[in-house]
Amino acid sequence: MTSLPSKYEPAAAENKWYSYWMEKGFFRSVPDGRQPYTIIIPPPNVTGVLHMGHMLNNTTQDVLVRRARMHGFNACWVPGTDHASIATEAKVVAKLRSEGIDKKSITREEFIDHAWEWTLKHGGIILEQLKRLGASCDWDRTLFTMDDDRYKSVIRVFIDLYRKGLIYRGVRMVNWDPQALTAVSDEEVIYTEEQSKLYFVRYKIVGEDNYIMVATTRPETILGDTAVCANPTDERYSGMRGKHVIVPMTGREVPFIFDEYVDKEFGTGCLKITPAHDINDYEIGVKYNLESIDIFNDDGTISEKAGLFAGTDRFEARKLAEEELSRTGALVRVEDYINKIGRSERTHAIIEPKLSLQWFLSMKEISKPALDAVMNDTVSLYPDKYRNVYRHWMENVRDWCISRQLWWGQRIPAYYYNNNEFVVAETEEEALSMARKASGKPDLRMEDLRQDEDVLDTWFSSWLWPITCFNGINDPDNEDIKYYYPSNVLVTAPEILFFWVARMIIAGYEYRGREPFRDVYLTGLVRDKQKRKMSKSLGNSPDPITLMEKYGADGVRVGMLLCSPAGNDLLYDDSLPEQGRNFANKIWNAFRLVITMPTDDTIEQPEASRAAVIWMRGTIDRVLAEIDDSFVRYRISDALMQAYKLFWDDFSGWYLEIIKPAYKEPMDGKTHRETLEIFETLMKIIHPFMPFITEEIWQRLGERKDGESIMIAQMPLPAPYEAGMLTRFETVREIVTAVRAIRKERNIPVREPLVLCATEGATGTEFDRVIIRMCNLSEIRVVEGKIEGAASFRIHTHEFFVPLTDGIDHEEEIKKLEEELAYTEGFLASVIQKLSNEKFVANAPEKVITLEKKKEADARSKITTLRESLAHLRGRG
RNA sequence: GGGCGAUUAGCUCAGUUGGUUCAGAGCACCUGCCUUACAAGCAGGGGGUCGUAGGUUCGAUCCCUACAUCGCCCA
Repeated sequence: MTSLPSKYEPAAAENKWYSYWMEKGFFRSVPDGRQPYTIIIPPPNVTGVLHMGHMLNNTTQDVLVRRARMHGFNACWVPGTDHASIATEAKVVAKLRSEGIDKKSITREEFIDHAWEWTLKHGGIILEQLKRLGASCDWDRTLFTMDDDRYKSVIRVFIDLYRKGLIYRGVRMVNWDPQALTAVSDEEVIYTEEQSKLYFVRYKIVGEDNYIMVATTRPETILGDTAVCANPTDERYSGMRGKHVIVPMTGREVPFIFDEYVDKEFGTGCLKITPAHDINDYEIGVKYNLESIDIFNDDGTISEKAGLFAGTDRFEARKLAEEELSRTGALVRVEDYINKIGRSERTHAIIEPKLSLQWFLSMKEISKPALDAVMNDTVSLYPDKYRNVYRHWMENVRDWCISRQLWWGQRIPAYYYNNNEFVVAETEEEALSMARKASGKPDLRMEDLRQDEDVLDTWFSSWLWPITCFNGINDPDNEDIKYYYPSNVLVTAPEILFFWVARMIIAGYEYRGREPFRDVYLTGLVRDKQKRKMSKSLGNSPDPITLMEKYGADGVRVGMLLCSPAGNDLLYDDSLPEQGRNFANKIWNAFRLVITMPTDDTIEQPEASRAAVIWMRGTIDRVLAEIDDSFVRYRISDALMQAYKLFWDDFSGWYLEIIKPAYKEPMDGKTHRETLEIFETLMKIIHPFMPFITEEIWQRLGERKDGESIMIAQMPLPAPYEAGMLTRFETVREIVTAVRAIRKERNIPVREPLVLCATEGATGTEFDRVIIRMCNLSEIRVVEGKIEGAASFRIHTHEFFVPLTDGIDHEEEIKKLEEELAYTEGFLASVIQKLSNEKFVANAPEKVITLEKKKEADARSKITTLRESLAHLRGRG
């Protein structure tokens, strides 16, 4: 065998094997007679590049898919991206601006061309990066939310819902992003505490010389005030009933009203009402039939209707208002104040509540099956603590604003004619004929129709993703959708539980009559060591590609998974992929030992090796069952840790050390063959976590034909194992550890053989030769009574002695025994106390009492042994 | 303000109907080793009154109540 480097070098193996897998079509899935295992990727945003969150999320999916594939399922992982209308449009607008082109100066069609150009150039980057990670997606199925089939599906669904009466157009207070010039959903607004000011402004009471005082953070909106309101129980304002006040700056006369909504404690207890610019004020406005004056233009400047400051920006207007109020004596004082400000997730602009005509999906009825599905576990959430959160949201679900004032996205298929009457249709032709019919004007022409300018929310495409990825809207009975739907598991972040996961479940029931996936595994967020969310602006996110170059893809995968129990945030640190890299190296070196080992078929298998093989196989079966259990519960980090310890501790630390022949001696052929077999089994177990190194080694473990691969090999299934044998080995471990400790304490080199003396029954198992091998003993001697000049230790009820040539330090030994005795006596006392408690004996289950009695007996026996030894030593002393 | 969840070793977390010597794992730390697979390693070791105060129980990390602190969601 050629010499192998002592450090594993991942780069070459990763390229080689990924190309091999692609070339052999191992990722490809088509329906067949096997059971499917389907995962639909949460489509990353086309504007994005791979970040740590993607790494965690996609590693998790790949582990699940690879494992399923090895278990004989027809595994299909469908990749794709979403078009991210706001983010992409912002990127394209910025790019055009850098080229001196104003969006307003080009047509919608030209803009869409630019957007496609941008998408084709940048949109595939993130998927290419996933390949570096080892993602075993069926790339032939790669999708995009704006490609033809997906576009058509979205339009069809819109029309269908509209015709079912679930989509309506209405005036609503929306979250307006004055920079992106679009409404954004509640979920896309991020509220944070910011420093601002509280302005105390006095309003003159009509017909009196008195004033009432109002506190506001937004003095510019005074221009839109149409009432002032106090709590009806607030005695300070009881005299205001039926009166009117004069709005400063505008001189407008408005009513003073009363409503429970007003918080008596806040400010002066007196609230100005601006129905057009505050959601709560809006509701009060509706309730009391107040006028609504929209003082802002779409871009956040003051409109003509305000009467003052027209054309100035809203923040500039605030300063002007402050000056004006101050000048007229209406401004009484200004205080520093911290309040929650909503900003657009995409543009960071401060959100302006705005009355606007939007399209809505009525959620109440359509969401019912989706709530039930999670409550009755048709769809299981992992971790299940999210069920409560889900229920709370679904029970208070609000209508979904699905229109966006953008160009990049599926254009709303509503066609207006006459005076804002409209029809909803899939094509212009259909729209025209419908409009002719509806208007009673058979001569209506295409030019008389005007399609709605707005597009649909990106989530309105992604909520159909599990269905549209198999073209299940356009072609509901095709083979793929029938075979792959519903998918097995969705792996995503808890932050999009509502605006994506819940909506997919809703769409699943509406369009397929059943759930889109059985399990939802919610990963945590990747944060930095200081618990800050990783973000571009903080610059605290490492570049995943650099990381993979440094630690290897396998190393990074292990690092991501090790510290990420479901639903818990992962605090990223370089030590994580480092641990992964170290593990890869450990595997590599164990492989080196095994593969470069000279063998000799004429040697008989040593007894220790024979026992070790049996023990190792049993251990593998035990751990396989544990790993299975971890996967069933989506405890993926636990499953990885179990595999990690199986390889590192059991296999490398114990098994290999037992079977390793003496220096320069060859290994017997049988053990070698069995070890290669065991190694192969271990590689299969580890493969889903570390696909590259396991393939590299698997290919070298035996003669492989072209087209063979570990990734399509059969995953070993747990077999029954002899628990008693594993327990006996645990005792062996304890004995070996104890002898090692004696060697270390007395500086006895490993080369120097020792004798282990034990009482009848303490040893004498199939593992005696293992003890001899691991402790370098010349023999295990069965003795009765104490041994002179020997170090001793006790395991369970047995006492062991290691005779030492230069004797022992009596004082030391006595001290040790005394400590052990004190501890055991203390323990015995607590057991006796328990057993002498009548209530305990009366109430505790039989099993527990038997156990306590055994503890008592064992402790007594141990104490006897210790006392005898002490007496013996003292007698000598 | 309303709801949900958490608090266990220096860090990140397990602890499955309350009962094995139950207080654990990984990492980090300390000590000794370059022992020919691996120093990206090996052999040992220290470290927690399980957030606080009560209660239920023969028995509480686990169940109940209050409080404290933190996180998330909603208003």
